[in-house]
Amino acid sequence: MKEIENRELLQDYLHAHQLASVFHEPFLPHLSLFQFDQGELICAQGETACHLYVLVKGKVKIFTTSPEGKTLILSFKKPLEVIGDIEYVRGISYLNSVEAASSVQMIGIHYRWLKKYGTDYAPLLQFLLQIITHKFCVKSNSLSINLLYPVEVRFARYLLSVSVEEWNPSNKEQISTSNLLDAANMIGTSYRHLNRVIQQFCKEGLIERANGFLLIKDREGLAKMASETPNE
Amino acid sequence: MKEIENRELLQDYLHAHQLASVFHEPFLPHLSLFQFDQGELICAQGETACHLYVLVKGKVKIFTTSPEGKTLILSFKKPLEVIGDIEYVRGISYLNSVEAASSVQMIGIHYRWLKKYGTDYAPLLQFLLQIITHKFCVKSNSLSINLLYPVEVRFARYLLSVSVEEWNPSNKEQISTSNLLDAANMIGTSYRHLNRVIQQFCKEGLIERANGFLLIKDREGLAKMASETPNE
DNA sequence: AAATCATGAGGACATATGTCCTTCCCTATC
DNA sequence: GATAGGGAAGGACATATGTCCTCATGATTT
Repeated sequence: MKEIENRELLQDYLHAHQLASVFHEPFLPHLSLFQFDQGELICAQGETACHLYVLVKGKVKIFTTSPEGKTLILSFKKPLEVIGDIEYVRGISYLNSVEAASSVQMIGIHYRWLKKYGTDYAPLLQFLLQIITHKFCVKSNSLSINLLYPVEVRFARYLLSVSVEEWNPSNKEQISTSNLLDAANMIGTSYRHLNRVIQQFCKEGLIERANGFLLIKDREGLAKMASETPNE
Repeated sequence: MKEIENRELLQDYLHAHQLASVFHEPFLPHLSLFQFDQGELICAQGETACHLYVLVKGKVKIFTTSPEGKTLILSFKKPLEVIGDIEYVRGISYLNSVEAASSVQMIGIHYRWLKKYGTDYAPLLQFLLQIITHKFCVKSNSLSINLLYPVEVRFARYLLSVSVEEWNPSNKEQISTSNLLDAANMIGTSYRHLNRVIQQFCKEGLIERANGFLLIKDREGLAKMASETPNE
């Protein structure tokens, strides 16, 4: 982590994400812009939380580790996203670990200033409510899907979501298999089983596997599997 | 549902739960106290949400229904709990259905008054933040546990939680089996499989099954299974 | 009392998923 | 070019879980 001393860039980010009204004048002197390298740990589960971070550039991976050491990836997040919001409101230590999945820039502010200038400042509170309720909806949805549907369906959803995200002119519809372990942890299954499902998808002509990449062949087929009942 | 026209009782509830500062003066004329009978539907998934409810007495069951008609019970809630908070903040229709699991009393207020008198009222916003972040933590925990642990562990946790709740002098440690289907839906498994796990627990001497009730024999054993790795 | 019905428990089998280990291919190093 | 090392893919087997159906039991009706 290093701090980027560039107030203009910081201001640009604030405006780009309509945060100017959320972080009003008293906050400004206490906002910092941080840079994290890919793979760097941004915060660790269980650690005392003291900064609220706003992700403004790059991608982060959010994961939790069970007492036995199993890793469960909860999500990948892109801007605009906030880290440490729940922890701030509840005054608890970090619930999950966050790692930079690419080079990442975040705006950070110490809880002490949030408390001092933000406790009664409605725009900030409203902003937090929006962010947190959104997180809640995503998580709620994720819980229901994981309990109601088999790995097959969950993986179809995963493929659709990452293929849109990774979409760019050079590698249309390609997904690197180097992330398969991540994918498995994300949908709460084992690497082995994920491979089985991939094999099955290949047989059904939904995807193709080629030297380190997955290629989506039948987006509609995946969408159908993802949204409909497993049996039809 | 019927309205209870008793301002004093309403005030009592507000004070009992330290809500007097949350629902300040402009709200008061628009607060109503409602009563729901056991089994009555309080709100239905997908329905347009227009009231915020505060559960002040009784127990409610929160559940979701998948497009295929499968039911997943998300939780049972007791006071103090709020229904329709997320929906209010996001302006969306009800995410889940809520049913009265006992005779229930709730304070209700129409969104229009919340908007009119609450959008900039920090105590209300802070209250919502507290409630919602708490919900988030519970759900987050629940998601992790469901993805990381088998039914065995989840059911042990379920038993411990309901046995504490239902604890009362007459039926110590007894759990009616009439709720087994609910229990199965709650931990995201089938009734059949739950029965298998119950059988296994009986063999291991953790619980006993007798004419319509489950009896907890070895609370420590359950606690151990619930909190430790499945293999030790 | 016989017949019927509702409900809870459990058997049989299929499928989903986890664990461990082997195989294969690529690459770095000598 | 030979060899060792590492990672990815897949085989074999065990376990977890779902679905469908049967059976027993007690309540309700005739």
